[in-house]
Amino acid sequence: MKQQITDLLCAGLARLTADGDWGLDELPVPAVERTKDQTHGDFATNLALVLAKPARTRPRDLAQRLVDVLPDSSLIERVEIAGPGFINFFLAADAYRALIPAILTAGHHYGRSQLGAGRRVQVEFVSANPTGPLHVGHGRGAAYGAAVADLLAAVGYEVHREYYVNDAGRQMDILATSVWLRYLELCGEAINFPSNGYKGDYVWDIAATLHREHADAYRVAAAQVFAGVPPDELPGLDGGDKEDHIDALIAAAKHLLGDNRYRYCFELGLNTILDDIRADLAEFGVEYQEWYSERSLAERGAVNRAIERLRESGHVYEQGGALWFRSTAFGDEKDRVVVRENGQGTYFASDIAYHMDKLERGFERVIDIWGADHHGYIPRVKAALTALGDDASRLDVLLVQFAILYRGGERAQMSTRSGEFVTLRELRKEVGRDAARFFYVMRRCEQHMDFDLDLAKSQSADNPVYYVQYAHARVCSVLRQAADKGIVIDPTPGITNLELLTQDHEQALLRTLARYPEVIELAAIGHEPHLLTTYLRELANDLHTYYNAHQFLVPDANLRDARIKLILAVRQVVRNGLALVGVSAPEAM
RNA sequence: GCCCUCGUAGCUCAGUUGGAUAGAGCAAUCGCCUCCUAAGCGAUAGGUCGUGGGUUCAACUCCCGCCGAGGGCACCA
Repeated sequence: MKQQITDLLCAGLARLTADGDWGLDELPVPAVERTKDQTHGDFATNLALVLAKPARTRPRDLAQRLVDVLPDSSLIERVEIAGPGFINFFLAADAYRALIPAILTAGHHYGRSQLGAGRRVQVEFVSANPTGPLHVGHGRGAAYGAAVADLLAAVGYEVHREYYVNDAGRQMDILATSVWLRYLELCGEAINFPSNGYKGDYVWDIAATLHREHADAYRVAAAQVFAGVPPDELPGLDGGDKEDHIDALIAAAKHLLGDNRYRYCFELGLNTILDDIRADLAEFGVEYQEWYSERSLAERGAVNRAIERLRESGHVYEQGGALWFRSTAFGDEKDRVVVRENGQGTYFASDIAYHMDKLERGFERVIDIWGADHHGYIPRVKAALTALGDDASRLDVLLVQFAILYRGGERAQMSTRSGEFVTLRELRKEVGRDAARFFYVMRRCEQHMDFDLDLAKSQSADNPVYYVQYAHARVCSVLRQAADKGIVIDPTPGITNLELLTQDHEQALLRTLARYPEVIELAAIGHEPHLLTTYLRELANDLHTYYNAHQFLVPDANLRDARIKLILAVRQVVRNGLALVGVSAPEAM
């Protein structure tokens, strides 16, 4: 609809240009918008206001000239000039009614488009370190990332969803060592567990598996493990350095276990946790096309290749035994180390290689969804891509702010290390998948979010998830009632009888239904799924209002048929919209 | 100190990228089931859009300065 009006305006502009006395070199694409107020019609354009100055005329005069030459269209009932020079379009009622058969015919395709034209987009999200279960902060990234990906797919992009698995590096060594130490405790060794180790119960579980499968085969006397290890940092006391302590323990584990047995602890920890994360996300309705291993990057030589490319283009230098990337040349605030003094590549080096690899895989756009605490990381990654000669603007980084959980007015703590966190799994168990998915995307991603557990759980009108789902169930319920009364519903999409839909509530509903494809497009292109949840609430409200004002199963068969067709269309759109945010559409509640 | 994000009704948040009289939901008050699910609907009330300037036909929206909240500034990941 919006496009058709834009086309009409373009045609009008062309005619004015043909008439001469215009004084404009190029014609703008008219901005057509939905009106906020129904008294201003359905669509409006500010075209005359924008053009008045360059055309050296008064806005209202220009608007009148434009309206005079506008081509006729069955879509439009009338056109009005209002205010300082807005042109308001009032759509013909039939144009709206025609929407019903269009929606019913399109079914789950209604709202989808080919805007993306099959262009390939990668969306990388969650990518939490496999050092523990996902917590509620990851949950927001998961729900948001999945919704962004699904929205992009809905408007015709070919979307590749990816999880970057940080299966290399020090954090993983800390996990492996934590598992081993817990195992030693199970063997009966007296261990002072390091303050920097992973203390969650899941580490005990993994250690128990190790103990069950290998009995004492990995056992080493505690005294031997801690021999020569610098003291740990102790709360309240002036002990040693906790980082030095854990690093020495990692070295001891590698040395005392030897390569094979250490590797086994490492892999056991990694695989157990990764399996848990995969299952967790799958149960959350989040699927990936690829789980991309950080370790595989180094094994394939991608990291070295990236560093070589930087070296060849003269963007790295050595200092203090380390290799530095001159990111300041590309707007970063300081240069960054890529190879440490000890010869190990940094996490950043892997990330350069990873992003290089993403672009090499031919994605037209690459979207990273990160926690807001990583925002300082954006300039250096973009700097690296630019230095490699790639187009850094192909990368979009979307930052997701933290979700703060409230239960009974109290803040819930979360920290992977302490073990006192609320996991995504616990959240799903408590409020259910539907509420969690919906709540997570109700807010703009850069908005700090208060996640009210009590509200998400409540099965009441306060809860927006139930409100929207109820609209769907309500339509289903009406159909069940019809069946009980022996009313046969005409299976065709129906273009007859629709002229009987003359009520204000019906017009309002049609108007909202017509907006759906526009909402999907805006939400997809702007990466703003909250526009969709807001829309769904409005649509549900229109349906509930209509339900309260008018009986659907009326004796007049023609009117009844028309009304049923309308609510079937509403049901279809609610279903389509909920699917895009990963929420079910129940038949009954 | 520098950088990023945010500041809109008592609370939680929208605001279609600069448009017309700033909107929802909770909470408050008052109504609506002999009727397709009251998990619903209607009405009332609630605002100096943090603040001070600037840009223009037009600013919640863009620019600058303050104030406040959160986060980031590693040879960690």
